[in-house]
Amino acid sequence: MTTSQPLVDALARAGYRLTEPRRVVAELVVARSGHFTANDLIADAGEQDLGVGRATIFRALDLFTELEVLERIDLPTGDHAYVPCLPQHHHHHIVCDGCGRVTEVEDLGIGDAITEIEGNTHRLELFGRCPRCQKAPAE
Amino acid sequence: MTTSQPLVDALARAGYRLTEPRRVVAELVVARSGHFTANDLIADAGEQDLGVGRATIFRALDLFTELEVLERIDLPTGDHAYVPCLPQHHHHHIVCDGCGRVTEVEDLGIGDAITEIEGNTHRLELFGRCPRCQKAPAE
DNA sequence: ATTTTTGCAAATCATTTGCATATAT
DNA sequence: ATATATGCAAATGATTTGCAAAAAT
Repeated sequence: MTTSQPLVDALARAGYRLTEPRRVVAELVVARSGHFTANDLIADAGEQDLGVGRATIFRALDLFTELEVLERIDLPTGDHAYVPCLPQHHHHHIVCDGCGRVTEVEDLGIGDAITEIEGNTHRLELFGRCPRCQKAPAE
Repeated sequence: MTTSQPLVDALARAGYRLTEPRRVVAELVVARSGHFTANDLIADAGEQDLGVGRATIFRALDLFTELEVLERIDLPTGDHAYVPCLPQHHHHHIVCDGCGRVTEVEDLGIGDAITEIEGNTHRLELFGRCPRCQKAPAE
């Protein structure tokens, strides 16, 4: 409720209306504390009987992405996932092929390599396998 | 007709049947000499009145991807594109955000950085902006 | 008051599947 | 002959859109 501030703030800052459905989506995002798909949220909203429509969820996610408080990631499966992120801090995520967990690139000690690539590119999507999944070679 | 050999060969090598529709798809892939989507090929096939069904094209693309003579790339738009590639040679592609053209990463002189990352990851998708599009900041 | 946002249901679009027929081996 | 592959049309699944009603400014 209070942790969804950054998302909600972004709306306010950009002059968008602060509506109940948008608050709800912000809550759901925070509750997931990690990556998720639009459908995950739609399911969450449905289960909890929050009266938020499919379309509204998609629209809110688009909006948050535009405001750079969410980042959209294209999973190798073709699914689209979203990750919450701080807009001010330049960074990249790496998505685990095994479990889908998202890590920041700096945490892996490969930040310099990324920076070098960044000199040449705008956008990176990284997929790997997190320590947990490297042990248990799940698929 | 002769340049589609690598694709067709891969089928033979792996023991798949050498069918007309698969030959046609191989031709279409080669004719594109670059990245393309499934729908591009479906359109191509339709225009040229080759009697190849949608489903068959998807199936052939899947097959070629499995055989590693094609690589499937997830564009930032969410579209899926395919790029022909030589299976033996370990590499990555970089997709231009502007025009969609695909370049091999070595060509950009950032191969070392990639290699470093590779130590930690399985799969990379890179998006950037090719020289042509850097000049003309198209969207 | 006015403009933005919503929710719904219908529309779209890519991709997949079932199944009877055709083809490669 | 027999197993594999095809084509069609129908199914699926994610995302988008039109539009009248509701909520935020």
